[in-house]
Amino acid sequence: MVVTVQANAQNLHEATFQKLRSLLVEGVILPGSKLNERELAESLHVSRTPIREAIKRVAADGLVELIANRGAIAIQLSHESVVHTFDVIAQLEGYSGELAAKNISVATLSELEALQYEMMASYARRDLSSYYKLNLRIHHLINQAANNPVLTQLFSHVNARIEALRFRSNQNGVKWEKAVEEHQEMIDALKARDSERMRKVMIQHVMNKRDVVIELLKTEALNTQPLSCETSKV
Amino acid sequence: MVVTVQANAQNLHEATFQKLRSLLVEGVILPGSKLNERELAESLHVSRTPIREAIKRVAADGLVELIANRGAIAIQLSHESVVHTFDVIAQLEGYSGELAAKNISVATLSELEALQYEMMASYARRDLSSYYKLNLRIHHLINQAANNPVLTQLFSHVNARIEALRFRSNQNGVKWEKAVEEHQEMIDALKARDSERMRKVMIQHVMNKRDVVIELLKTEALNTQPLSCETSKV
DNA sequence: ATTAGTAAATTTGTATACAAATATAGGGTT
DNA sequence: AACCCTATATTTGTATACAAATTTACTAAT
Repeated sequence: MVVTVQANAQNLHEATFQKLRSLLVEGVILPGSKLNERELAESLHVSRTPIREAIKRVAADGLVELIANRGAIAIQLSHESVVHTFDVIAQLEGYSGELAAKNISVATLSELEALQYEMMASYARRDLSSYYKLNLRIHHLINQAANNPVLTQLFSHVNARIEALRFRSNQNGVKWEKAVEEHQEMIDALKARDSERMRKVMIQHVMNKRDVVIELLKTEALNTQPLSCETSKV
Repeated sequence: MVVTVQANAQNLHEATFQKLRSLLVEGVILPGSKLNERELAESLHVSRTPIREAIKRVAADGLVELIANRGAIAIQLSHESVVHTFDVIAQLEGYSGELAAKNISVATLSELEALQYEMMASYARRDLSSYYKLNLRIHHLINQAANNPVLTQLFSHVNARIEALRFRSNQNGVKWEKAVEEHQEMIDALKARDSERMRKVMIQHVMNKRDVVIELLKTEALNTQPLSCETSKV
C-alpha cells in the first residue's frame, strides 16, 4: 500500500488517523475485520505507536470496537443499527434545515438555487458522480447556513459510520427522481423561510435515503450470504 | 493523587481514559488548561503510552483539543458554544421524548410516575443531591424507553462537554419549581401517548436549563474576571 | 527597559524493547 | 476422529529510549 499522508497533518498520528478513518469510512477495511497493528504499521510505514493512537481515535468515533487484549475490529452495523442511525441523522438534518430556513442569507439561497439547477442537469444526464458531489455541496451549504458548529460536527461524527453505505446505495437509481423532487421542495421551503416545512421535507428526505440503504443491504444479504458470513468471523 | 482504577477496565489505557474523562467532565482539570503528559503519567502511576492513548480518545470525544507538537488542552466552551450545544441536546432529547411517548411500556410509565413523586418529595425537602440523582434516573429511563441506542450514545457523547456546567448550575435554585412542573407535564404527555406534546415539553425543558446555565456563566464571568483570564492562558 | 538572539531545559512525537495475553499448532489420549 | 493439554508463535499492552519541536532562561545589543 502506498502512503498518502494528508498535507494538513503535521504529525504521524494525525496522518495515520485520517488515513485509517478513510479506510474505514470507504469500506476498504471490511466491516467485522480485525485491525492488525503490525500489518497496519508496515503498510503505512510507521511504528505501532501512532497506529495505536489513531485506533483509539477511530474507536471514539465509533468506527471500530475495542476489545481488551484483542485489539480493534471494524464495526459491522446491523440493519437495526443502520435504521437507528438514519433516524437520528434525520432529526439532526431536520433541525439543520429548520435553522437554515431561519438564518440563510439571500446570497447563499441564490447559490443553493444555482446548485439545484446544476444537480438537475446531472440528473438529466444520469451523471451519478457529478450528482453525488453536488448533492454533498448542497447539504453542506444548508448545514453551514444553519450556523450551529456543534450540530455540524455532530452530524459528521454520526454520519461517518454510514457514509460508505450512503455512497454505495447511490448506484441504485430507483428513487433518484424522488430525491431530486425533494431537493426542489427544500429550496422552495427555504425561499419561503418556512422552517417547519423545511424540517419536515428534510426528515422525509433522509428517511427515504434510509429505506434505499436498507433495501440495498437486504438484496446484498441475499446475494452474498456465504461471503458476508466469512467477513463476520473475527 | 490516588489512582482509582475502574473495576471494569481490563487495561491501563482504558482505565486511564475513564479517569481522564471524569477529571475533565467534573472540571477537576480546568477548562483551558494544558494536559502535561509527564505530570499525568506520574499522578496516575503509569507510563506516557497509555496516557497518550487516553488523550486521543477524550480528544475524539471533543473534551480536549489536540494541537500539533503542543499536546492537548481542555476545551473551554464559549457562551455561544454552550448555547449551540444545548440547542442540539434539546433536539436529541425532544426526539427521545417523542419516541418514548410512542414506545414506553406501562410498567416503565408507572416507574416513571413513582420517580416523579419521589422527586417532588426531594423538591419539597429542598434536597438537591437526591433531586439531582432522581432527575438523572428519570431522563435515563425516558432515553431507554425511546429504544434507540444510537440516540442514547450520541446524547451522552455531546452531553459530556457540558455535564460539569449542568451539575454546577443546579446549585442555583431559581427555576427549580419550573423544572418540577415541566417534569409533571412530561409524565402527562407520556401517559396520553402524545408524542408531539412530549417533544415540545422536553425541548422547552432543555432550553430552560440552557438559560439557567448561561445565567450562571454570566454571573461567574462578572465575579471571577481576573481568575478566568488566568486559566485561559495556555 | 525593551528587544532579539541563542543555549538549555522541557515537552511532545516516534520507535523499539520487553511483558502479558491470546491464538495457533502439534501430540498424545480416549 | 474428537478432545484436551501443552509448547510455540503471534499479537496486544506497557515502559523506556531517543529524536524533534517548543518553551524558557539568559545574554547581549540597541
